[in-house]
Amino acid sequence: MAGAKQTTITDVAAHAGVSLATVSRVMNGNATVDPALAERVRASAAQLGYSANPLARSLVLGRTQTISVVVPDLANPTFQGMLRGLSRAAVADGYHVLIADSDENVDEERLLALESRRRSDGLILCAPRMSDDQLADVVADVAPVVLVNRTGDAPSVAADYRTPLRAIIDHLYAQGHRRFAYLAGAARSASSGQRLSALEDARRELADCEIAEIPAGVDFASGAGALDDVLASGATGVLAFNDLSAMGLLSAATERGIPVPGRLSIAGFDDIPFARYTSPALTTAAVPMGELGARAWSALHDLLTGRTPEPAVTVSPDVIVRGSTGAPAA
Amino acid sequence: MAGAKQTTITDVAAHAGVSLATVSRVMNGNATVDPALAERVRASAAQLGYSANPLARSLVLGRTQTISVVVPDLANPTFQGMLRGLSRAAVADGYHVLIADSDENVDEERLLALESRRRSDGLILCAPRMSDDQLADVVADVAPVVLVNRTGDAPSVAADYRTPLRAIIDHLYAQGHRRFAYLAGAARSASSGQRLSALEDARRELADCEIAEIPAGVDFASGAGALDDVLASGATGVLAFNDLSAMGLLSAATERGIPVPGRLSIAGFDDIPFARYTSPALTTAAVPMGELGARAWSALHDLLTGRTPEPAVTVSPDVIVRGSTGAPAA
DNA sequence: CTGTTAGCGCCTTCAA
DNA sequence: TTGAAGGCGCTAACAG
Repeated sequence: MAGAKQTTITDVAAHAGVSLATVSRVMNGNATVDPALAERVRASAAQLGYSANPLARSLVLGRTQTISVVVPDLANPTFQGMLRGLSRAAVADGYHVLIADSDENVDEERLLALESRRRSDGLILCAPRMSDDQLADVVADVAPVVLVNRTGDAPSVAADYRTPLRAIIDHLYAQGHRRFAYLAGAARSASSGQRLSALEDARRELADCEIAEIPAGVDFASGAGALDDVLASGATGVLAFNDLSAMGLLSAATERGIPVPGRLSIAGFDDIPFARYTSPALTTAAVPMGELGARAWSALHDLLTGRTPEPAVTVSPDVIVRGSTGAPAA
Repeated sequence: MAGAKQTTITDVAAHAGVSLATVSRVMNGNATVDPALAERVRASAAQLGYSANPLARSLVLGRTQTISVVVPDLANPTFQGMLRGLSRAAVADGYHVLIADSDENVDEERLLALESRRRSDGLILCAPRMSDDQLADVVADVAPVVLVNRTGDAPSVAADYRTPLRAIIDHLYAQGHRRFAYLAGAARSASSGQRLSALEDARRELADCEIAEIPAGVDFASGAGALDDVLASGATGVLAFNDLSAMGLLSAATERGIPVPGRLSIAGFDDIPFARYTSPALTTAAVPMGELGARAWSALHDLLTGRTPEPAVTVSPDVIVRGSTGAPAA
């Protein structure tokens, strides 16, 4: 069957003994067709296994029922849940999804955005790496467009890193912790700024607490390497930049015979799959990436259907309390 | 600029003072155009920022320069690297990629395959969940098509789970191990069958060794729960179904004070990101998913360009030796 | 209610 | 070497 030519609307019209227009009307649910005729057309269509050529429809209708998503790296776990949430939401609304992986390359990113936009009705730019100026240009050229985890001259959907970090602090505070250490990660990222801002707030609002910032990295080794500084700071509650860093610290503490959470409560960030398996299991916060993707689609869908989306929606991570945090030793 | 109508070939023709046909010829690199004229056309096109409407081209040329990929779950790490490898390879050849997530749903899978195929030139079906009969039908309808991690009436690309498991056995054997335990996982999967086949081979070819099969699951807890059985079997080398299971066993062993790799060498499978951070770090095997994806594209590309791809290519995982395996205690 | 006609934007014979 | 004309398959006025 591979080489069988697709049946066209002309075939159906001939088979049913009507004009192309009538077939078109029936296929598009136009009510102004004699029921009997309509039934005959449907029967012919079914018999011939006909369904309209989407390309031809796209050309005449000026819409493709397809959207494009540009991501910096398809293998980055951050984008995967997002893509799934996005894809499923879009499919539920009858849209198809074109993806493009920019390989973290700024030029490629711009090109892919422009090019894939022409094959679709709208674009979702995921954490674009390009400069603000470039972004402004591209956004103007590819509208309608929605930005994910970046702001610009278009509706945006972003994860909120501030609220959950603050929630973790509050959780520890409620358990009696007063001295905290924050293992700082990538300093220049936007999410890092949000975390620092949460720290500021906490310092202001929780007057009797103290939060030390300890420069560390984003991986296991840097978490482990921060143990001495953490202990020296006198902190009982530790907020790591991410789970890997938290696990490094946890591992180093365990090796040193330091009870967790007895002497040190440790919280991570991300909820990577292994977080539940450390001993004790890691308290952390998880960005609901699927929801982020679904929201991005929702915003684009609004744009596509003439509605006005929220200009900037924010998705808040859930704090997942596990065994690595608890009351400090009396 | 958002609402600016795209410039068409007619605009360029008018601007350059030539016919549509000439513009078309120039844009497609047809050499039979007067160089001076061609230059004028190119200048006009550049000035107007023209590039041909891909939809219109698709309609008349009968090809979209797009392929579709159907996966059961976009958030499954197994498919992510594959998708990236695939996407990058396809983009390098000037193709676009349409994705569809079937949500592990068989009916959806069939529908998505059929529907997305009509918007593209070929299809990659990734680990389809449908029955052999259904698959045969679908494959016939959507050709050209390439199968990933499944065989059928189309070229296929699959990971080889047999060779690497055997390689791990050989690695342990070379270190002096003679008694092995295999923590069996999902019994019904194809990859499980390949693993068992590797065990058979090893039993036959390594006459002085013994391999016990211990039923376990695919997660951390089942690995941990298998410790007693492993010890009872007298094995010194353990082959876990996957990394999670291996980590569970490793964790339980450590808690029990059983030296790894001194008393027990443990190897996992998959090389999940955390595998390098256990203590000791986990020996494991990693399927190069990116390569798998690139190979799948290559096969489809062959089909698309009239070449004949290898009917069944196999990609072999690399064994990564870390600290969790070593010589057995003398 | 139904058929005829004119495009959507592009490529490609066919003449000139 | 160039232009005019006819589709690709479909939808949407416009008549009848």
